[in-house]
Amino acid sequence: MEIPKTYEPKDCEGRWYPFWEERGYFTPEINTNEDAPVFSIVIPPPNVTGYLHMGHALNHTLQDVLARWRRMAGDRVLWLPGTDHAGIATQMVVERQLDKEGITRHDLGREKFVERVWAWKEHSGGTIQKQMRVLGESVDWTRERFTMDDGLSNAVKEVFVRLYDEGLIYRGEYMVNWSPGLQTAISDLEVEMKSVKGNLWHIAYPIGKAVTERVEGLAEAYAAANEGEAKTGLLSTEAGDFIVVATTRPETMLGDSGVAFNPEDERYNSVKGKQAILPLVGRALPFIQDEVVEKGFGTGFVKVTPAHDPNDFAMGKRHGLEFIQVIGKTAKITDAAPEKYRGLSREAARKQIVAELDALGLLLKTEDYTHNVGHCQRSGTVVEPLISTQWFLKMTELAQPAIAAVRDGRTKFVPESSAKIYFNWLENIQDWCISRQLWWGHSIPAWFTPDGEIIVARAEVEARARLAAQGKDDTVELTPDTDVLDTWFSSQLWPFSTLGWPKETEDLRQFYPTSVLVTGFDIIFFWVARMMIMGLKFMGEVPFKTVYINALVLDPSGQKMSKSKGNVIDPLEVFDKYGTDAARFALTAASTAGLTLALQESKLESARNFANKIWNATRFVLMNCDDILESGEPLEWETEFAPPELADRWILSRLNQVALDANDALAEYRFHEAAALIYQFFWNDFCDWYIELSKPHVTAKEASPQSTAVKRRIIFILERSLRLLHPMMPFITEELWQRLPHQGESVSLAEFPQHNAAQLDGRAERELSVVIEIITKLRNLRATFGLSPALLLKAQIAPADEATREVIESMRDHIQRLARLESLELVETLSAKNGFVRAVVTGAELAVPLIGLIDFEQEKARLEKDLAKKAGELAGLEKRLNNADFIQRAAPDVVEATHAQAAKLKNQIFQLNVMKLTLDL
RNA sequence: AGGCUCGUAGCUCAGGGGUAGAGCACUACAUUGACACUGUAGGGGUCAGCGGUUCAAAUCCGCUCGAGCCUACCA
Repeated sequence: MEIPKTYEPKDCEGRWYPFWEERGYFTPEINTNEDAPVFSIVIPPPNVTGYLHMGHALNHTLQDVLARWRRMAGDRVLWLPGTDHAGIATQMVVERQLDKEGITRHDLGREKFVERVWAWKEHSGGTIQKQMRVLGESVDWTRERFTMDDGLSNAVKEVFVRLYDEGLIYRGEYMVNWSPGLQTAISDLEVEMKSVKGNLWHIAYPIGKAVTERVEGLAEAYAAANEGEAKTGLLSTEAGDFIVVATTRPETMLGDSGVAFNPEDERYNSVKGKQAILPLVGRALPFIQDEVVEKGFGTGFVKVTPAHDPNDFAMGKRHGLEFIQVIGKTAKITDAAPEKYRGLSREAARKQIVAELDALGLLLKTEDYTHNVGHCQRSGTVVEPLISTQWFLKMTELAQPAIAAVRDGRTKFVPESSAKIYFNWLENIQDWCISRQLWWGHSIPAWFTPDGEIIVARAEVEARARLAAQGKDDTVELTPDTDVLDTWFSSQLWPFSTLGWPKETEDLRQFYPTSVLVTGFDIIFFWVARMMIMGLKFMGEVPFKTVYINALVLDPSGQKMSKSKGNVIDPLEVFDKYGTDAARFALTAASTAGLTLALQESKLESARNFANKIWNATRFVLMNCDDILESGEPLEWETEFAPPELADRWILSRLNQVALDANDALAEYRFHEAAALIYQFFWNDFCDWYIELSKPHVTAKEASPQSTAVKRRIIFILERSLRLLHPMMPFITEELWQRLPHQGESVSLAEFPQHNAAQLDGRAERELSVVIEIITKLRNLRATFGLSPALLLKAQIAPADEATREVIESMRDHIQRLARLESLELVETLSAKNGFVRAVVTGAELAVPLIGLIDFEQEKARLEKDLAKKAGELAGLEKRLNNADFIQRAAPDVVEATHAQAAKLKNQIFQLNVMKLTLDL
């Protein structure tokens, strides 16, 4: 059988996904064993507007590795796919479309607009699903969900109503983060703090009487009063008394309704009971005292704007100040401000106010000041804190069980340290503003009566029933609430809403709680914590037993990928260039415990080379084993490896060790370790040694019972290797596995190799390592002296004991061939003749007659170097052994091992010295 | 301002109480019958610095310096 010399991913990647999907391999029902353990994962639903980025590629690859591994290991596996309706993001996509058509959503009206979004979703929303198939993801498409589908919408209503009935959801007027760009309230998590260079303006407010014309000399007086250590915000001048406040947002002064200072700030006792007069407006402001104000910052006086600052809002509540909203929802000055400012933007008002204060002599100082300003994550506009009527979810009480569940280990974070992020947030949690003034999303299940009473219910019918139950008129007109819910309100139900909740479905019974959640650290607050809360609240059980936090993918230079930096790598281009399997393997192999993962070309190249190695190792077998392939019968080790030779016992032992270690590594989410183990086994053990040792028989022109046996064994090991590789590299392994003798219809369903203790063979591993060491040493000598590979050498070996002699004897042909020897003589002691180059390996000494072939000075130098290295090691060991404390306190086995190591080194040093002497003979 | 994480070979990173590993890069040699996306051999690190615990520290603890990330209502 002939196959191409180089692996071409495109030739086979396309064909296998439909094969798997059509045969239903990815549904849990493919596993008919009723006693099979269940393994379930719900995918973090990508935004329906989304396309696959590198973060997904990593996140999805790891989930697929787990799903395929557990499926092959015999579990009933469900990996449930789906997408999120992504309220704001999706609404914006469709609004941009409308914008191109020259209309706005308001032109369409709400109903038509929502229809339009659905239409968009149907036609353009499936990008990510297609890309998931390219990646080979073994998700169960028959159970795909969307956060706005009927089932999930019911779950949302159910949860809302129950939480409301329990008093955990409330509606009220509070200060929220208002996005003027999106025209909606947003949650704290959607606010992005950015460092902005601005100014801190120091402004004088007169006490008692208004300022109507320019006051001279205030700035100088302020500067003079604050020379050196002394600081004060109280100025007494001929023009009267002034206090000084500092602000980064002078435009908000239009809404000031008080001035605050710390109760312990004795500098300002004199102003108690007086009033400041707000410049430009003329409003009288009471002085209040509040702990929040720091004595040491600025002047110690703070202007209080209860309607436009969260702190001031709280102070306003505490002290009964007036709430004057001077900035509106479009970020323009409202009618509550003096007429001349009305309609100005925040920015224009700021400019004008600063200028006017300056003209009045009240602007005392302008400092450069860098501070953090909240920006709307989606629209980028500066968030305006506004008082608005919104729906909120009380979090503190709900958070407690979620904290407890991780503390007591019902849910485990991997890596463990990421739980700190989780605790930190939950322990300082604030109520969550869940309403949004958008059109795309889950409607809030609430209705208003003509009297303005709110009825929360699953449907209008129920709302009327609730009215009737309260003995009220249930025939009144009911107006539905027009707000929608924050997207995360539905996402937080994902682990159970997707399985059918609130119905008690079979899926829910079988797959909840899920086995593991694989996600990024950036949504621990947004999503993970909230799912924990809701899972515990409504299912009474954690939603997942493990949370695996995958790394953040960085660009090759270690920078965070971002559109603005232009360093975003498109995973599809990577799959295209290196092959999907190679990209998947590279990502898996790079998934260490670290928080970040820099995706470098060299890793991808290395993985591509690995795919090619797999291809060619199989190619070698296919090219030489037609006779065996024709029969097509599957191979079992019990029959094939009886009796095994040393190389067979060795490779079986290695295979089993790798199976053991790889299963352990995957069970503990040490992906890189599993990948490295399998890589090394396949390349180093199988290709470099086992195939090389088998070659003479495999390539023998004449078939013989022995060559048949060797070929069958090599095919067996190869077939098991492909199974080990399959979870990480599904396409190439399926392609090749199908060409080998096998049982079953797909490697996807073949058993993942488990270790068999009977095949772990430490003796075989030790014995073959002696052979490997001898061959390597002989090659080393050849390289050191620059001897051509064409030159066949004669060698003597003096084994240290009988057992080693037998091993070497049994492997004599292999050693001769792989070390390119003309003859190999096994002796008791090496000939102490001039012209022999000698070397030591574990368990044997070697000598090669090289007279006339090499420079003996060079050989001496080589021996000196070897001696020096070994002497250094010995010195270290002896220092330890001469230390009485070490002998007394160190573990006995460590002491013993140290003695043994020292003895071995002494012996080797002795031998090396003999060698040096022989050179001089 | 607090918190977290990380400083190990030229690069990217594993490891982790008993004097160090991988991939890539590098050097030499080989070569077209599995594979140049190859083979063979090799060079390269006082594990950031300083102190402490210990018989023993790259590994545990503290401090310093450097890098990154997260949280936060300093006007």
